[in-house]
Amino acid sequence: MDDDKKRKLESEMISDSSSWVDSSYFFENEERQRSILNEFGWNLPQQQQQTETNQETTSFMEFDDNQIELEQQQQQRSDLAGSFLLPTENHSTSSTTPTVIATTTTVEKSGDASTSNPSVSSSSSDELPEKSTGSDGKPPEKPSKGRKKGQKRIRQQRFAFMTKSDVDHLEDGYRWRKYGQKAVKNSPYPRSYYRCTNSKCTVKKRVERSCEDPTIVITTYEGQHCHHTVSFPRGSVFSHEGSFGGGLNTTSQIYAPAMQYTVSGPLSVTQSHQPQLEVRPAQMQPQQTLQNPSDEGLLGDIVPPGMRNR
DNA sequence: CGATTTTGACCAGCGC
DNA sequence: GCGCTGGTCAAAATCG
Repeated sequence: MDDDKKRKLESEMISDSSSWVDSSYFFENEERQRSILNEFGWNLPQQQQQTETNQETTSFMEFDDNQIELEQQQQQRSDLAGSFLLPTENHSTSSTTPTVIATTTTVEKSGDASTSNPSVSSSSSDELPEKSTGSDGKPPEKPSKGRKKGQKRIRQQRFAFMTKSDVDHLEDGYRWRKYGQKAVKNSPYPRSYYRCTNSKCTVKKRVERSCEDPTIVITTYEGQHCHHTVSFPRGSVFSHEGSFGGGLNTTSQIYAPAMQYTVSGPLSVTQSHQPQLEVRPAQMQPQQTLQNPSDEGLLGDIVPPGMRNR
């Protein structure tokens, strides 16, 4: 497939959440998913916590944005996309596995790509402190909100979890502050925007319900935390060396009770847009995943090295 | 009283 | 250029 097609496909993937997912992959167990998420700096709660809730399904995506001007980026992206659009053969079975739907990575430039410091500084043109007071001779009656004119929004690496659940907030061990809510086109459900409460952390997340299946909550994370998680009030502490080492827990009331990541089957979100990207089912043998994969191996089978935490 | 949520407005990007 | 949409800001309201 040529680059143009790839670009088009990727842009479709991010413009419509329902089409992000072209095929899905089931981890053999939750442990593996957690391990992988930890490599990204994201944690999931331990499963033992949950007791008697409805079945909840968690899927996982990471995707790229449409900053594709640099050859290098294109290369990386096609790699990534190919890595995560996987065959879906073993869907039907597992009843305890989270799902990886798809992932890619995002590199964007802000006005000038050269300034984009991948993880932290790039975090936001949209969060740059400059309140651009009257940037362009704008009427001062309202101090111009938001970003500086001409400055492109920078999106970082993003992950999307699709969780079948009654509650909206996936407990990920971090504290979030809601900073916005918007109605979403073609969906009766609003999308909420959260930002990590750590002032030095620029991670954001969006939470919305699938319009196709209201029981599915789509949580999209953007960026990576630069700090540890906070402690669970209930005393459960999940720790993970690696990534950022944080324990996993929650504090804010915005969180629902601990979630259980059990999967009943493939989500029905994967329908249109069959991927034509190169598919690399490669090492995705479920059986292997049970075998205490090494750190390298964890993401090795689905996550290209460039995407990992360091 | 500080932290968080709500909510309307602003801004940028994109398609037509 | 215009309108639509997503994303963000920030003041006000609410919560603990």
